[in-house]
Amino acid sequence: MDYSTELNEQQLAVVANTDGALLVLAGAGSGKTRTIIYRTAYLIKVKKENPYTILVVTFTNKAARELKNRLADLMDIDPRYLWIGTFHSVCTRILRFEHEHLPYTSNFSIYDADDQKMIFKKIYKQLNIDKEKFPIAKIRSFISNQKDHLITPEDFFEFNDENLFTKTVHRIYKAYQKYLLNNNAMDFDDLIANTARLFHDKPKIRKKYEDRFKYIMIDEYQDTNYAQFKLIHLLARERQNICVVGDDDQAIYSWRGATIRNILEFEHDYKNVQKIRLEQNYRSPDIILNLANSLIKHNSGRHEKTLWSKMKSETKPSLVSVDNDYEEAEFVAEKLLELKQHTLLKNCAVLYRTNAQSRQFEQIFSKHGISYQIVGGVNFYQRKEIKDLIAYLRLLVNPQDTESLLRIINFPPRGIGASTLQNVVQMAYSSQKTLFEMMLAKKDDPDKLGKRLNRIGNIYADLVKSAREMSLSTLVEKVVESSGIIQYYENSKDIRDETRLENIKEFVAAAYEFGEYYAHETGGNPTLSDFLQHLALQTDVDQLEDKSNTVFLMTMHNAKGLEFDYVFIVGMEDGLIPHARSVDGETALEEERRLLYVAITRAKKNVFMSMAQTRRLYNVNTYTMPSRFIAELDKKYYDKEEDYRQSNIYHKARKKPKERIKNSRSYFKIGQKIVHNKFGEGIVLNVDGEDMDAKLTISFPGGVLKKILGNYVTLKK
DNA sequence: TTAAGTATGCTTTTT
DNA sequence: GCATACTTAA
Repeated sequence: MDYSTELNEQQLAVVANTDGALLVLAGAGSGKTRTIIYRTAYLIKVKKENPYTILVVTFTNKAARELKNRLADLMDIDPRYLWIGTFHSVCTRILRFEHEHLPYTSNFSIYDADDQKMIFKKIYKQLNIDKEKFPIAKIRSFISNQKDHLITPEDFFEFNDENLFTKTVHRIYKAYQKYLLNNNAMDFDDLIANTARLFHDKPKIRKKYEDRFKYIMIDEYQDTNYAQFKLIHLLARERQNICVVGDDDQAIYSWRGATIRNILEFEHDYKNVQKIRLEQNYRSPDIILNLANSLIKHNSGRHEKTLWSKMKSETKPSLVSVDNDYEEAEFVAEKLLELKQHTLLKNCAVLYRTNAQSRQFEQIFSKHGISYQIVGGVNFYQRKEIKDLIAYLRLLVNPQDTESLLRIINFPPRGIGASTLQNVVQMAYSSQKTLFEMMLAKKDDPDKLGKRLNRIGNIYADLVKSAREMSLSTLVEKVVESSGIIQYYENSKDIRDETRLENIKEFVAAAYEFGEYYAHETGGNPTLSDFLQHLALQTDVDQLEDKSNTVFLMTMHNAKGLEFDYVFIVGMEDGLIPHARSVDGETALEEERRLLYVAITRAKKNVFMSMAQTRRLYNVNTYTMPSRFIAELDKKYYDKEEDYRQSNIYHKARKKPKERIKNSRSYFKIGQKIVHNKFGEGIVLNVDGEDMDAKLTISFPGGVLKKILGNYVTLKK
């Protein structure tokens, strides 16, 4: 492998500088991932280092997987012994391994924001705290912030003034940590904080990992928080062999505790730091970079950078103003159909500031038969039916996980309501047993309580046995069956439960897939615990599939690290970008500016920006103002369609939705021919309800009957 | 105890 | 406008 022909001068310098502290300031599209891959390969192939000594931390699991795959394919390196992962996955691995030095067992559960919320509710009730005065979301993020700064309930008041507010927060924090410990569970912040603390408190363990990881590389360093900095510093301060890669212009996670300080102060945190800038962009034509630069230069206190590109473009980015949010979606749809003539839809993405903006696009895209894929939003794994299933599984791995038990003890309904439950909890408490033990012990008692617990107790006694014998996927299938969830949804009359059933099937498929993936990666069979960990740390971006040819819809945050030929940036309005909650204060505003910068720099070929003059908010049409960032964009680098109303698209777009709504009272009739995006042409057999909300029973070719909402089909012309 | 009906509050961004 | 939380009737 000739590195010098594959890399430019600066990239080469990053690859060859393997010793000492190295700060790489890598602009958008400057071949950052590529450089990390070559550096890793260089260490192994040229420096003959054992892969075992290298730690690479990435921002998403997807990035980690990509890195591994490319190392395997291009460089013929077995990635199995490399430690490549996100902070969260690396920490989980360490914590499970070192559990004996912690008050947790190796199979601790990982709780997400949803679980946290439920626990907070319980604690509020228990401690009798007013949620008006102490809003859960606010307190939760306050406590999360403490964890990001490695502040425990014990040393809380060393860092916080003592007043009425902090006293209450402290009580909640203490109770919350106790609850987690009792459930043998950690939240996301704990994964990082506990690892950092472990390294800090147990020098022997730190030494073990310090000796092992001779080379440490951190990607997206601008989005690390204090706990992550500390964790890495503990590992790297002795050897000072660390390479961080980042771009202060792309820091967009300060609200999550990330601090630019880490990248700005890197030269003080480590000795003799070498600094290398990657400024040549290989992704976008110069006009797009100029546009992005004209925006970002309004930020102060940044590392001065001049991103440039050799590529020229014949087309110019554009900004379009339309009447309302539906027409914005129509405009994007129209453009996409045009683009579809010479490019694949999967090379296109629609980026918005808030998830709520996705709906119009979904509707209009289905109408035009444009297939799309939403990344993020309501995560698959956050859906009720999936969370229920996961709770069943978690409990098998971690019987202390009372939170999960409470979730499913009476779902599907088996006669254990609030009052019965209280009895069981009380008895468990007085006999010093976990709720799980109580459930299993009581199930054979002939008294009233025993009878109630009978079903769930039997189910679990059986499942516990199966868990020891069955493979992962068979076990998951068995849980789906014997929990009664399938039967419950099959008997339900609610049309939404059909989707739930499909989701459950998809979940079982995911278990199979994971089994195959795991076998491929490690040569072994996954345990249930492996699967659960995978689920907990998985995000939507990680699952992004480019197999099917669909447009991607996602938030600007989710687009970080990705690239597309054509990028639509929608909702260029004040209140959206910058978001209404981020317009006070220069710091917040600068982060919004960076976010838009990230969005623009995703594009390889062209950028289409759009704004709507009115937008429906909480079901009311509200007038909007153009984003204040538009004034900062240099007019040389984009075309503005001043009066979009005059154009054809506008009139076409305007009529369609109106017509539809007017006639909608009798919109669907029995016998009507319709077209569905996925199933094709069909005939309406029954209509329940009116308008777009009507529940339709439709017969598709091959005698397939489906119940579908009117929203998802169009009339056949 | 549960299902169905009514009230509310909610929208940043996510590992 | 939707999803969740709470209330009421069976």
